[in-house]
Amino acid sequence: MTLSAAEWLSLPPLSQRFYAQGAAEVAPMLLGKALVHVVRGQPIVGEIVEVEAYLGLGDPASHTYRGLTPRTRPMFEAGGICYVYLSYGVNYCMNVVTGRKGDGEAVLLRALAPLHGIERMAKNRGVVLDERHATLRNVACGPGKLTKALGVDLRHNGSSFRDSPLRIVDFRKEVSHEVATSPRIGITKAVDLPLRFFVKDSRWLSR
DNA sequence: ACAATGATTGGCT
DNA sequence: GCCAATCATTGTC
Repeated sequence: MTLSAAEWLSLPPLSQRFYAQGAAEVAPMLLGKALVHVVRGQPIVGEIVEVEAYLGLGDPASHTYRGLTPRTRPMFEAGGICYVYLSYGVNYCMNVVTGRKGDGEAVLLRALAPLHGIERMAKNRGVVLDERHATLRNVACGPGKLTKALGVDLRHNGSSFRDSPLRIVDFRKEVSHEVATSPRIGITKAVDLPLRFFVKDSRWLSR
């Protein structure tokens, strides 16, 4: 499936209602959707293939487990906005906030399949594309990599996914992939909950 | 005020 | 496979 820049820009954002559901419901439904970042009028686009749900109070792995802090304020807002944080002092990770105001739930975006603006993504990441595009696999296959590929950072913290420059759109007529689940990656608490969701057999996963 | 921690990545063995 | 980088946030004293 290949769309022009104008076509990517014309797709409507997902509804507020979609984002108002719980993170564990929204997470698998984000698979197969497209994340679009418009930079200087040009869309950079990737298909979401791997996510993790982080719940509110009751999920010790979630940033919101200990309640509202300055950093986690966006996660406690109503769903449909972006929560960005600095990971290990090195990488930015982006989340889709879900639920109602006060819930404190979000979905971490972990991997994208590059769809449009591929050269821009590779340049942002410092990846040299070979003719066969074999190195393309490495462009957005991790939470820190995908933010760098799309040019997302703290400026986007708290911004809406329902209008430019960041949005999530549906671009498929019908869902054709299978969803698989596993425990979440890189956490030390609540390690057994199956809250990682990914497109089965995708070549674009973080692992 | 201070020390520990971490939803990761890239480089090197 | 192992490990250093790097720093904002958070908990503790």
